[in-house]
Amino acid sequence: MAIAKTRDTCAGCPIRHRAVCAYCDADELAMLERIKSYATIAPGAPIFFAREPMRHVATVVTGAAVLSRTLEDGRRQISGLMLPSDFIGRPWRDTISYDVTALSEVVLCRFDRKAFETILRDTPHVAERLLSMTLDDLDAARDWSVVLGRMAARERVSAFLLALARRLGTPDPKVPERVTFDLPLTREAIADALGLTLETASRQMSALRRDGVIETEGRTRVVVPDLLRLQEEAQDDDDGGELG
Amino acid sequence: MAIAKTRDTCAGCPIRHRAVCAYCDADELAMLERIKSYATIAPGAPIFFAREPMRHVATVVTGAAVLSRTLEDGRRQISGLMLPSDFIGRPWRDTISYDVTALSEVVLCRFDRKAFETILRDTPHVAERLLSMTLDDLDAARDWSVVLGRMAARERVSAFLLALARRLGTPDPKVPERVTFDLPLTREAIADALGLTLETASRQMSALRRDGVIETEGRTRVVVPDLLRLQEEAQDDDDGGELG
DNA sequence: CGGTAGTTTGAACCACTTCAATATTCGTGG
DNA sequence: CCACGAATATTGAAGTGGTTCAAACTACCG
Repeated sequence: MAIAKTRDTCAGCPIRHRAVCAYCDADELAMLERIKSYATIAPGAPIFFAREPMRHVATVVTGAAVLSRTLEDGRRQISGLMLPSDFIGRPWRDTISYDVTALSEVVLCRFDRKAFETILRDTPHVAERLLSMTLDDLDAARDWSVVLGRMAARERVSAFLLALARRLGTPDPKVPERVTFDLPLTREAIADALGLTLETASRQMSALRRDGVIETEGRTRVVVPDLLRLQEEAQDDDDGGELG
Repeated sequence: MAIAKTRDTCAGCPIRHRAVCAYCDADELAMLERIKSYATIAPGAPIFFAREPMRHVATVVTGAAVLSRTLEDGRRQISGLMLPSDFIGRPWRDTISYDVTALSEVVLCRFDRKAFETILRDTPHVAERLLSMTLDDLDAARDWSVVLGRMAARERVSAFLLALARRLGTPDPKVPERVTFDLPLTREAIADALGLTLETASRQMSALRRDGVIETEGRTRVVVPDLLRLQEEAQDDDDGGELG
């Protein structure tokens, strides 16, 4: 397959310059190339389970996945959305405390965890890039706590849509503040990410649609006619990129 | 001063084996020793401000501080509690997105940020330790999202007290499941950490006291007669150490 | 001891949840 | 290509946990 072929070489990888390998030179890339392997996960399928031994760490190449924790009584919280170039796993630890589940079909670039730990020790460029990414993720997770702890339902939904618009949105060629994207999550998953019920999440999406903050097509397509307006709804003052 | 004297040498540092320098050998420690400086922050005083240039990174040596974000209308969320050995700052970035404020008198072991970035490049043991700590902090922040997103007020307060008991608690020499600690935060700050109002936080503390889950002395002293009981209240199944 | 910041408690209110019914989307097979 | 059906989403109405507003209390510092 042509597509699989180009994926097999790091040089042609679509996330080459954003993933954990971003800082690598040709030699280092060759070293990673030797130990990497690809895996394709079906939509809805588990990638890792909390508390179960983790043989691999991985980078999302295409698709979307979520990190989630579920309490014994079934309450679920999604604590992170993993998109292309995001890193999944915990070097130097056997387990993680959350489940990782594919939302769409996900292609992973995987490394055996032990082998990756060796790479981290021997390849400063990989270690430095992973540290930088992890610091960013930590800042994003902390920024997100204000959404979960302090924002009203409408603000939460707005903040979530804004974060997705920033990462997934395609600007209108004629009107750059107008962006379009496809929601990779169901209403239930959105609710689980925002600490709301699915009914409240749905109602707030409807309210935002009524008020002209968003337009929707089908279940998944979202158009944001004016990003600035959505930013105001989300109480977002800065111009950076957030999302846990 | 005798105390200042012992603080000046890394060898006698109380957090030598838990901080970012934990993996360092004598040579590396000497290098850090050359660029470090101590700072003492008064209770309530700011350590860093969001969006303002950060000249330093630092490790908390003694005392407690919080990371917080405040929305324009005054709503505040505390996204992290910094205790001795915790690392504050963002290498390779000029600003952070949250305020850092001392709760008690805080002693910091500071490094000029640029100098620390050089250390990170030249001293794999420091980089590796910081990566490991940051990965732990990220897991803790993600674990904490289930508290903010899905837990009821009583569970939130319980989870918070449990996290503090684990990090700050002194076990009773005769009854190890009985632990005592001093709250480094006011009720208002507890509420800001948990996404509640101070009234609700206070009411839940009172309820836990009435139900015998905790005992209190004065404003700050908390006794947990049975950690297991508190764990149940906090919906906590595992035995690890959490807290954002 | 007196003053004040911090805490506790009370009562009314409201945003979100819960429970329930209807509607839409979209894949599949006729 | 359309009709069917299951999954997903929307909307409605009543209930409730946490907030808000208000007042009293208490710990701790000088």
